[in-house]
Parts: sequence; C-alpha cells; structure tokens
Amino acid sequence: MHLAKVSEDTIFRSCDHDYKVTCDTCRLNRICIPLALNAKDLEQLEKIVQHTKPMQKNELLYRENTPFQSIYAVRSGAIKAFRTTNDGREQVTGFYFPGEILGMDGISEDRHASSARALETAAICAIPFNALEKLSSTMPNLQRHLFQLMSREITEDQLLITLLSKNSADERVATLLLSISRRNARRHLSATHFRLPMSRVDIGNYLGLTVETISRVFSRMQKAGTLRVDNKEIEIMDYEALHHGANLSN
Amino acid sequence: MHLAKVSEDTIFRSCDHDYKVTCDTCRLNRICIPLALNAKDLEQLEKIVQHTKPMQKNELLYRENTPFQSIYAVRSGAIKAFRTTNDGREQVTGFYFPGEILGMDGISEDRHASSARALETAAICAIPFNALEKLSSTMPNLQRHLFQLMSREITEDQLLITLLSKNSADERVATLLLSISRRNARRHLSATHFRLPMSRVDIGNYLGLTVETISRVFSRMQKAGTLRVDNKEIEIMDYEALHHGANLSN
DNA sequence: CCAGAACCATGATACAGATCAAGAGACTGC
DNA sequence: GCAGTCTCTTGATCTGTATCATGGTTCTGG
Repeated sequence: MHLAKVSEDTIFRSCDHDYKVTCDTCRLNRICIPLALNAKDLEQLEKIVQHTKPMQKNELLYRENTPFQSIYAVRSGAIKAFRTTNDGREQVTGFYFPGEILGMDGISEDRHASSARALETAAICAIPFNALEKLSSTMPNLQRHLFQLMSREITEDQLLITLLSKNSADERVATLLLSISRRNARRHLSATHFRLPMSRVDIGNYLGLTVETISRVFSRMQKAGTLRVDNKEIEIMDYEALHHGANLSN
Repeated sequence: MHLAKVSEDTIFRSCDHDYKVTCDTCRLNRICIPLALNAKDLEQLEKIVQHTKPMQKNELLYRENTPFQSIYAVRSGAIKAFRTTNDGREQVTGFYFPGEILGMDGISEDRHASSARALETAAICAIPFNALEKLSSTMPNLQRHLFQLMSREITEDQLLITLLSKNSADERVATLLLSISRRNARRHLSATHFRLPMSRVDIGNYLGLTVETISRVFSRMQKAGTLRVDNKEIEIMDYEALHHGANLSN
C-alpha cells in the first residue's frame, strides 16, 4: 500500500518533466506572480504554490460552480476558459498561455464562474487563494500585484466586449492573432510564426463567429498575402496589414 | 478671497443635499463597501472616503488615460462607463447605480482604462485607492471584499461577452432590463416600474446594437404585452415572457 | 413660451455573417 | 496502416440587423 503510493507518485511526477522547478528558478518568473517579489518574499510564496499538476489535452482544470480554492498559473501548454449558457452552449471567455493567471472569476462567489480545459498537454501551478490572501496582507507588493492582475483581467474583458460589439469578422480575427503574437513575444518566442493551440471552433466561439467564417477569414487573409496558414501553423507575412485590419477601432 | 472660498464651498455643498452622510448613516451601507466592516473598521474607512462630489448630468467623473487615484461609489443618480476606440467611437462598458463601485479598471496601469460620465445628476463618493490599499492590509475583511468586488466585475463582463456573442437583439434588451430590475429590487425600489436613466443610443451602444434596433425591440415587446414603454418610463408587464426571451442562453 | 436641438419611431433596402450542404484533410485507436 | 471520427474548407442561400431616410416627439436655454 505504501509502496503503491510511492510508485504512483513517481509516475505522476515523471509526466511533469520540470517538476523540480520553483518560482525562483522558473523561467517565467519575470512575467508571472514572482515579478512583484524580492527573494525573501518569494520563499514564502514558494511554500504555498503547488507545482504538481500535469494535464492531458482536454482535461478539465476546474469546472463551473464547483468550490473555489485556488487560482492557477500556466507553466506550459495552453488553457481555454469558458462558461456554459443555460441552453447548454459554450462561451469561450479567454485563452491562457504560460505565465498567465486564470481562475480569478471564482473569488466573488466562492465558486468558479467558468470552467477551464487544457487545449494541449499543460503544466499548471495551483495557488490556494486563502493562503495567497493571507500572504498578501503582509506583502504590500503582492497585494498590489493581485489587484493589478484582476484589474488587467477587467480591462481585457472590456477590450473583448468592444471587439465583439464594434468590429467585423476580419478585425476580430486579426486582433486575436496580434494578441497571441504579442504574448509570444513576451515569452521570447516568435511573434510571426506560431502554432495555434485551439481549434477553429474555439476561435469562432471566442470571437462570436462561426467556424465557417473563421475559415473564410483565414483563406481571405492568405489570399491577400497577410498570412500563411497551414492548418494550425500561422505565419504573419504582413504585420502592418494585419494591424491595419484590426485597427479600424479600438 | 477667503470669503469667496467659503461661499463657493457653501454653494457646492448645498447642491449635495445629503452631504453630511457618512458611510455609517448612508442608507446604501448594506450593499456598498461598508457591508464588509464592523463599526470600528468603518471609522477608519470613513476617514479616507471623500463624500463631496455632486455631479451635473453629462459631467465627466474621470477620463480615459488620466492618472488613476480613486475608485468611486455611486450614492445617487447613474453613471455610464465607456472607452473610446481609436477611430473615435464610444463603447459603453457598463452602467452604475447607487451602491455600485466603478473605476477599478484603472488599477492595472495606474491610469483610467475608461471614462465615466453622469447620466443624470449624481452624488459620488471617491475612495483614494492608495489609502484603501493600505487599509485593506490591516483589515482582512476589507481586502477580501475588494477582491470580491473586482472578481464580480470580471464575471459581469463575462456575462456581457456571452450576451454580445450569442444572443439576439431581443434577448440582449431583455437581459439589460432584467438586470436593472434586479438592481432596483436590491435597493428596495420597484422591480417592475422604473425610469431608464440612459438614452436609446447608450443602450444600443452597450448592447452592440443600433438605436433603431432598440426602438424596434421596445415597440415589439410593447405590442406583445411584455412591456409598457413610455419614452424612458418602463413597466414590465410580463416578467416571465421577458425572462424567457432573455433565457435562450445564459 | 418658443425655436433649435436632441432623441425616438418606423419604413424600405442592403449586406455581413449565419446556416445548410458536401467533400477534403488530419488525427486516433486498434 | 487503415477505418472511423473529428476538423477544416468552400460554395449556395437565407436572415437579422445595419443603414438610409423621414417625420414625430421631447427636452433645453433664452
């Protein structure tokens, strides 16, 4: 029994190739929560962060209406957040990449307001919110950073609201691609050549469009020489054109 | 000179019929920030809240990209928040009624991410955020409440995203009316009979629709016996029908 | 109380994107 | 390595809402 447990643990950890990472040594620590902290405070944070959560593609990280315990940082892979409308359809509310934080919508009601699913194999850090809250009472920088993170989530949602309310299909797609490009650049990855982790369905859902429309927009942009599209591989050929297409408002 | 100042002050205050209100005696204190605090903590909060800000219709409370200082609580009247797209159009991102807090989108970048304008004569409390932050370090309840307020703003934005992305014109209008109805009820006002403080243009803008469409929806709903509409006066005649119309999703 | 300006309602028409349909490509598990 | 399934593309058609146009109503300031 004891042996079994050990071996299970070993298997679990062997999936997570960098399970020994700490916030201290994590290569995302300049864009994730640690950016607000000095070495001493980081040690404290370290104590509450749970680094062990390797996820398979399509696995759920948390589910709408379940008790809220933690917020989550993406270490690798990509996550989509979505809520289910009461006629059973999905609304994708965001995509989360390494270094980004999700789950903060659960704080207000003490249960998750959305669900989150891995779009590909992913490593996640769970940060128990009660402990984080206590910690932030003693660390003004951390408290400030949390307020800022939540505020940023609000402004990003407002941008999406504006996008959905005012922009054409081409502008919406262009804006998403530019957002992914910018976030890649932040992680020192290529800003012009990347692989989309999400399906056309998810993109359409997020942008308030149908799959067919997403396909057509990609085809049109490829024809126009703005993009090269090969299934999920995207190459931005004409950054300016893309930006211009996304630029008619916002 | 000194005299002039005094008299100006007097005029200023005379506009604000309940300027002597404190959080302690404010009739909104069960739905506003004070709800999280005991009498002793409330005294501390009292010291930083600025109660003096009577606004005329159309006056700006704060403007996009100006330095962020305070968040604001509505004491009376109604406020709309909006951002300006870079082709100069407006996107209304929210309406705020008495007891509600706005301005939290300014925290992340230390400048306001949106503007706010009075839809009618309004009284506002300004709460300097630096002071509030300090205070919340020593009051776990307050800190928790602020996190919850911000989290609620996120979930409400997500609801709007879903509405814009998935729902018909009728459903959007119905959802807005039900939201106003619910918020009125919270303040012990009529849930079925109220006056809209905003124009059709603002409603359309908020819901991603044109003025004409808003007009037509109101007319249709009146014809169907769901509403009585007399300019800005709304009477909900068939709550169920309205809810059903808003109910096809979310 | 009146004139000008907002604001609102309603009809006719246009169009972006949805829906329906069908086939091609890519991935999955045995 | 192949069958079945999911994902993506492209075409034809339909539709809800935008747009354009006009007149009525309400509000505002002098």
